[in-house]
Amino acid sequence: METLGKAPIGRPRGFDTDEALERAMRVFWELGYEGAGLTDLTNAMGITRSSMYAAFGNKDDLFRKALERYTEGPASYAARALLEPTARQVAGAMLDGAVRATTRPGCPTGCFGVQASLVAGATARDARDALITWREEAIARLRDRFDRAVDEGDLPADADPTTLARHLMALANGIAVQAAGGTPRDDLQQIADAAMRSWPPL
Amino acid sequence: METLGKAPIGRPRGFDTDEALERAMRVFWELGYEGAGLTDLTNAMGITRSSMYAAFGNKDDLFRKALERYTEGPASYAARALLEPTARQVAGAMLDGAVRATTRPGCPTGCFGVQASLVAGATARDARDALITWREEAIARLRDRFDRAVDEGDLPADADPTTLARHLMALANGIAVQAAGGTPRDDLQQIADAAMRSWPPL
DNA sequence: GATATTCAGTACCGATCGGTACTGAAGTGG
DNA sequence: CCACTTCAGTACCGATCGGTACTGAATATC
Repeated sequence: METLGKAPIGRPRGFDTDEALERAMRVFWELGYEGAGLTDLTNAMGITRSSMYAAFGNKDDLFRKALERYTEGPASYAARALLEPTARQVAGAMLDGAVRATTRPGCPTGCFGVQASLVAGATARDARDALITWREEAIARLRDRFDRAVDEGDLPADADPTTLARHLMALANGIAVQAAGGTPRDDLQQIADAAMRSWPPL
Repeated sequence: METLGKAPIGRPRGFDTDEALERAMRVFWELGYEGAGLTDLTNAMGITRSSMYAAFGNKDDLFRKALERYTEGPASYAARALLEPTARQVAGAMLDGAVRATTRPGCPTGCFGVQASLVAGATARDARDALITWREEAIARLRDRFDRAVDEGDLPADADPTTLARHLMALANGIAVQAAGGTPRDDLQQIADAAMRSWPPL
């Protein structure tokens, strides 16, 4: 809504919503949807429950906002990778990006989109489904990019863009699982480099 | 203890512990450690809480027994794969096994060892660590097998068994993530087949 | 200065969590 | 048949879950 030239009425927020959301994102990333309680979240965000509800909505709303922030922040390498000039460079950027994003210093290890709700009990079903959609949409975008590479002759005409996309995402997700388990970045980079030595798997 | 020729004293159990453990394994596999409450578990097992505690111990104990059952059941393809005569056949058996085990009809999708506790809040930390150990030990066994393959000349002398093992496990874990998201078996098999077309990634 | 709006804090809610105590049931052995 | 052992069922425990109602605080506007 338009507030140009006018201060908003009412008591101003006493915290930085951007910073609070960053903290919430990291809590979900590290503990998962079910592992993160409201106390974990509000302690990390530095606000009270009622402030959290007023600013972000309920736990599920907050989770989705955190996922969006993750997409635009730590996982933004994926959107950028799609802009690489060749399919091979797209693949390399995806894997190198996965290695870096899953082992950022000062951040949780692994990938929010893989681990924050891979399976779920009844109360976290929506969160899990949101992550499934998030991963499937990433695969679809990769597939579309590889479709274009076939059209442009950058990939052979008989290459299967869906399988190439799924294969690449399997590697990226597998890297994320090992990162979540504590595997060091150098070891993960060896996986990415080995995969690239024989890419594309035709 | 020795009870040959003698009936055990005390009231006999009124349920099949083997069947109950099978049911518990599937609940943890589908819902995860944190997503599975005692009510979910006891309803699926068909017994009361006190029977569950008497027969299996607490939730954490039950989880470990379920993981062991998973290792010897649905995930037993991994131990068998190691017995294949060549490294390439080991790799193929691992990936084919992962595709099958993560999409068994009538069973949850995905892999218990990846998804039942990939990340965790404070109360599930031990369960998550148990799964990290389980996955790392699987990688170590693969690495040892590939070490032997190098020694036997089945893999080139300059091949890196650790990277080959991690790369293969990344693919298997990535397949499990996609299976957990609902990807059909045929699509996953395409990933495995594509990976094998350029295996080993030297 | 009063009113209105929005935010922060606290106490509290009903429900569910993992787990246990106690009582009764079902068996064996003497 | 009684004593002992082990199991099953029920009620209950303290703690924590996600969430809210109410009150006071901090602002802007008139």
